[in-house]
Amino acid sequence: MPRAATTSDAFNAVAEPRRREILSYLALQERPVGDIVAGLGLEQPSVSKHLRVLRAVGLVRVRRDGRQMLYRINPEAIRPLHEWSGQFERFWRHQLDRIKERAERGNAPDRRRIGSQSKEKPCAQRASPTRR
Amino acid sequence: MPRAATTSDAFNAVAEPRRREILSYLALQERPVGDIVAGLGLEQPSVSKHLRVLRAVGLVRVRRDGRQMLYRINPEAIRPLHEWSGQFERFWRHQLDRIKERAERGNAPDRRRIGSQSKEKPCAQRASPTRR
DNA sequence: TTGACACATTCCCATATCGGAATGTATAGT
DNA sequence: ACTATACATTCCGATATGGGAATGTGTCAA
Repeated sequence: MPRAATTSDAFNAVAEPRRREILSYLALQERPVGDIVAGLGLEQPSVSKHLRVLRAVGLVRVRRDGRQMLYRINPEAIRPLHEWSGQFERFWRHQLDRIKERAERGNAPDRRRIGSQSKEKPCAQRASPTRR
Repeated sequence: MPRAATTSDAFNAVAEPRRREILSYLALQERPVGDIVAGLGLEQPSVSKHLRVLRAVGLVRVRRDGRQMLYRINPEAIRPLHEWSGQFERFWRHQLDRIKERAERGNAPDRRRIGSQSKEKPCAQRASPTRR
C-alpha cells in the first residue's frame, strides 16, 4: 500500500510544506488565488491543486467573487492537529523546567545529542545474494 | 516529483496514523518494540520500520537493554507541530467566545451555517493589488 | 556451540503524489 | 461575439511509500 492520501485528513494535508505556507498566508486574511501565487511565488496550477487538497479536508473554504475565488482558512479543521500535539506539551514543559532549574543552579543546560544517528546506509545494497 | 519523504520532518512523519499511535503509546512510558507490537496489534517489521522513520526525524530515541530496544519519545521534536498549529488557535478561540457570548445572553448556541446568514463580512475587502 | 528470542532489514510492488505543461471553464469588459 | 482575465483540471512521469513475507543481526542462556 502507498501512503495515505493527502486528502485523508488534516495531518496528511499539512505534511506538504507549501500547503502549510498557504494556510499561514491565508491566516492573515481571505485571499484570491492570484494573491497566493504572487505572494508565495508558486505556479498557479500548483496553487490550485494544493487548494483543492486543503478544501477536501476542510482546511479552507471558498466563495466566488466575480472572476476570483476567495479562499479563507477554516481554523476548526486545524484543531485536531493542535490537540494531538498538545498531548505531549507537558513533557517539554517539564524539560524546560529542568533546564531552567539547572540554569538557576549555575550549570549549563543539558546538551546531549538528540538523535545519535548520522550514519545512514545507502538503501540500495544487496545483502542477501541468494534470492532473485 | 513525489511527495516529500516521511523522514523529511516531523509533519511528514506523523502524517501516518500508525506512527501517531506509536507516539501516543510511547507517551505513557518507555517501551520495548514487543510491547508496541502487542499493544497496538501491528506486525513487528512494520513497527520497526515506523520506528525507524520516527527516529530519523528525532521524534523518538532508543537505548538498548539486553535484547530489547527501549524506545521513548523526544517531546521537543513535536513542538514545531504544536507551535505551527498554534498560530491558528486565536481563531477558534474567537469562535468559542462568540458561542459562549450567545449562551450567556440566553440564546441557544449558534447553529447557523458559517457563511450563510446575517451579514457576515469576515474579511470582505479588496485583496488584489491590481497592478497590471 | 546451539537454539531461542528480540529486532532490524531487505525485497517486491501497487499506488498516490507533485511538478510542469497544456488545456478547459467561467466571468468580465468592450 | 470576441478577448482577456482568473482559476481549475487534465495528462504525464519519476519516485517514495507501506504492507507482507522472508531473511539478517545481535544478545542471552544452557
